[in-house]
Amino acid sequence: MTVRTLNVFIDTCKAAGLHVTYQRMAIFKSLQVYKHHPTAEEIYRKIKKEHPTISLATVYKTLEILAHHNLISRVTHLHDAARYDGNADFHHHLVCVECKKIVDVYNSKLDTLKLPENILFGFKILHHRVHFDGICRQCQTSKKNKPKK
Amino acid sequence: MTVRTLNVFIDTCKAAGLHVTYQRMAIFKSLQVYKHHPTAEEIYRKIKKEHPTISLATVYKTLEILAHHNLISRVTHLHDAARYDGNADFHHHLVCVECKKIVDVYNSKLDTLKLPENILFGFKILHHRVHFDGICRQCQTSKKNKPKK
DNA sequence: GTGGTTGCAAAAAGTTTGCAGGCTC
DNA sequence: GAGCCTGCAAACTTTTTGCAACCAC
Repeated sequence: MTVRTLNVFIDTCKAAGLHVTYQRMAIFKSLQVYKHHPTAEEIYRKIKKEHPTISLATVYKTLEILAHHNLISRVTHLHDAARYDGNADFHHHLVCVECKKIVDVYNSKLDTLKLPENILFGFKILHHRVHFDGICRQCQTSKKNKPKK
Repeated sequence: MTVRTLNVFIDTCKAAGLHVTYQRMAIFKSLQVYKHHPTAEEIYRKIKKEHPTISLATVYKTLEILAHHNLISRVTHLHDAARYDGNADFHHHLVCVECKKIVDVYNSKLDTLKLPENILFGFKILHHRVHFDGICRQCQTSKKNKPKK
């Protein structure tokens, strides 16, 4: 990880009024090193080697905070509970980030996306899905009167 | 739900050697009615009204079986545990369906996808992600000697 | 010093499993 | 009748919460 990356981290924390703690630095750093998108548990086990008193609860809390401030991102969306769809045909999804509503999208242009060979890393692609995040009509209306969070 | 849809369900079950039970029919039917991609819990609560003895465990087991036979689909992938990414910039993902490895993909063509107004349902789109499912190089190699499942 | 943060333990939420009895084929 | 399937309860996994002690500012 570059010094610059770490400085961005520290500056963003300070700007957001977040304390720069050993734990937060360690969690952020470990995510810069890992390339395979680890779980909270994996990060916890890694950090524990150098900092044996860290708690898993702190890792969970910190990951949510860092993601909220856009310092890291969550790969798994809609993660609270598994959701099922009566429609097994291929289609795409529109998800409201406020109320978590999911709407099916059919669009043939989206069905034909292709990746150039050189970024495929030897993967044999089976299919793909496009996931649009947005705010639905109802939530746009009801949000107007609410304070920003 | 059309009669045809139900017949496809029954035929597929029989072809796969699955018993056609009241519970499986009820779960499949409720997914045809629901448009918002429910959780196992929601399906359970709905079915319980007409069939009070059904168990949540059955709903879970059935959903997995139906998805496996492609009668329904799971909207939430990689659902075992939340995964994080040190990279908060927008990018796309390549996921190996065998080993669950996730690889980041950068491709400007994918960044500019747009949906026509008429299928947006009033959503204000914030961003989107493309998720490619495939089989990675390693799993393609190691799979050759394994029996099909 | 103040207030945000951590670590612990307990609880909550979601999901899976083992098994006896029941139902489909 | 054979074997798959269900319902129940218990176990398990992942994540969240409450709170006292602690640490960054």
